[in-house]
Amino acid sequence: MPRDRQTSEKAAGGAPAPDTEDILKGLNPPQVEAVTHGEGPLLILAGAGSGKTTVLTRRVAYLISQGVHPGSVLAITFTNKAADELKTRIEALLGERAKGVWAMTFHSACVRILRAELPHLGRSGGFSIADDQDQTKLMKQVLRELDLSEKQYPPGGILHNISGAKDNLLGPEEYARDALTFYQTKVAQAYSLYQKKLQEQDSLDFDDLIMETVLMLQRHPDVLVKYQAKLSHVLVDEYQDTNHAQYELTRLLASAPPHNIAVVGDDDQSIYTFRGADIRNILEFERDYPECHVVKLEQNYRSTQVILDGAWHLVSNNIKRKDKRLWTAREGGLPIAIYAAQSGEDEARFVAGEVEQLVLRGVRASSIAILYRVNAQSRQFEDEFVARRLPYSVLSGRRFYERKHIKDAVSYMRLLLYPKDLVSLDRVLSEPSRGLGPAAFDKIAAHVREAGVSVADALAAAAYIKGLTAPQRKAAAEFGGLLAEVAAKAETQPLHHTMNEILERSGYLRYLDAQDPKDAQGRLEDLNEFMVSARVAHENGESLQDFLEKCSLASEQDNYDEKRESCVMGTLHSAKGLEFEAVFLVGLEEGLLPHARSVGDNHQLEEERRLMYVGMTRAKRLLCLTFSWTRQMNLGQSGVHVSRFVSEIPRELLEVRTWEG
DNA sequence: CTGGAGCGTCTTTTT
DNA sequence: GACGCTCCAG
Repeated sequence: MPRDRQTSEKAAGGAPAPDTEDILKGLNPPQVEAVTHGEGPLLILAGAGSGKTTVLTRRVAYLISQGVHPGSVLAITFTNKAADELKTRIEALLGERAKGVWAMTFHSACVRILRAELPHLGRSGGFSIADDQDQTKLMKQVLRELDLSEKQYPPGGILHNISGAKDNLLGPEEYARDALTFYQTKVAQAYSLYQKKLQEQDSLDFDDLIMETVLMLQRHPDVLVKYQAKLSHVLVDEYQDTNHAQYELTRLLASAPPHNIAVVGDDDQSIYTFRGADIRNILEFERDYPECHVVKLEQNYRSTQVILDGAWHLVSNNIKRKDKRLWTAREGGLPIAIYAAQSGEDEARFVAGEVEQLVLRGVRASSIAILYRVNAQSRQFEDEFVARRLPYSVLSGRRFYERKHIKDAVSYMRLLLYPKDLVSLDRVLSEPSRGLGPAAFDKIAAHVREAGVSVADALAAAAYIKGLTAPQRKAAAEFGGLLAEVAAKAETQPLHHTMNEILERSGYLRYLDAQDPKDAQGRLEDLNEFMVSARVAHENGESLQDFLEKCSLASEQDNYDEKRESCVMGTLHSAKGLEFEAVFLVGLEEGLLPHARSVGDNHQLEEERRLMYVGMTRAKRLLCLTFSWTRQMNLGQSGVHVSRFVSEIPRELLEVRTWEG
């Protein structure tokens, strides 16, 4: 979207009630049409860089200026960062009057609804959220109990199937009923036991958050009516990436006439079918709502014509797409650069050198991005950047929370809030070692499940748990006492004090400190950073629950801060919705992009192509493609081929670069 | 039964 | 190159 518009919004501050003219300032005719559309369903087909965030922002502002209550607007985005940006920009337009808009992700919205409504339905609203590591841990337990080998039934594969079932709103019974193959019947068994285990510890996984919300709305018409009335205007960003459950959720909320649902999407940017995203949702919106109004945004405000042409030629090779072509008023542009490297290291050297040059020429480092297919590719670029002392930041908020010591710290905190969180107990019971190993854990866990008591209570009553030795009983009681004591203080004490106290008194900090110094230093630094974020959360008035929720639902982009002057590295998926002056698309090789696991299946191959399309269209002015003739794979060097996608871009748009750049 | 040392094993993409 | 898992001593 045009820069001047963004800045004028940001500069507006807490403007008083703006009139329609302000809200429509600088918009082109189709954008105005989308923003001012009245009651009823609206489909906005918005190409890359066509200003869809601006349209979404202005539409929310427009609705509120027309008298819609801010608390009645639900604007669903894909990432927390996008939600924050939406909120900030709406506030810039409307000031105080924007307070109360529901701008959040599907998952956050569902957590909010579930926490508010489950208690009225006789269920717990204090559930914990299981992330993928927790899920894997649980699934391994399930497989052990069902006597299925992990070799034959990889936990990840089973979980993928279960996730797919939940995305389609199929519970364990429905899945079992539909199971045809032998494998599926095994998955069905695992699914059923897995759900039982989740329930036992009062936990929901990511997919449950959506599915449970939908089921609740389906089963309790009174709740549905309440939310239909409350959230009278629903807007969905990145609609092409919604799965069936998410589709059903928005459909339910908007099922009362006049169906005030506005969705924004682009079928060419659908890159999440592996997660159940169904491109048909956007292609069939018109069928679901025959009366819907359709607006197409085809003017691109981001990239040069050369970049758009290259991207269009590429994506045109997809058969399953709506025909359309972006255009821009900015003609021409520099050719798309392409560099053939000798090796992965050479590729990293070249890119780092180019980045240095660009920065010298005045391009802000934070507006330069290196995008790749798989996370593992970041390493060689990181190494090169470190060697050259170039600042960079990796788009992977999740990675931070996935580090073992951070997960441990989170688990300690979770034990203070979620009384039955056995997965967390499992993590921390022997970190540091206190004489309680896996066998002791099993006994304690069994007691929690059978007696229905909390973890802290079970530990405190360790004397009654069969099979524990005297020293173990003592250690368990001590640990239980500590948990209970800190949990009680946590209610009044600042978050970061609680964190420090539990990590200190449990011996975790000392335990980390005693590790190999070269590991310990980084880990303690991470923990320090984590405690700072707890302090910030406390200062923002967040509760322990808010904080832990944020940790669970944090996403890749959340730690991307444009103000930090560092070059951005991230996967193509994580670059969704972002834009940069210069983009380096690296590792364009057969096997990487398209990924080896996608070749052979036309649908997956088309998705890989869209992924490349998304990457290319992130670039405003400079786009550079690189690949290497050899690459260090698992073991040993291997020769590779240039990605087929490169040859789908017309030669005349490309400029070949050699070693010296 | 716990806890440390060493060995194979993977690495698509994510809320 | 990080991690989980197995094996073995205490």
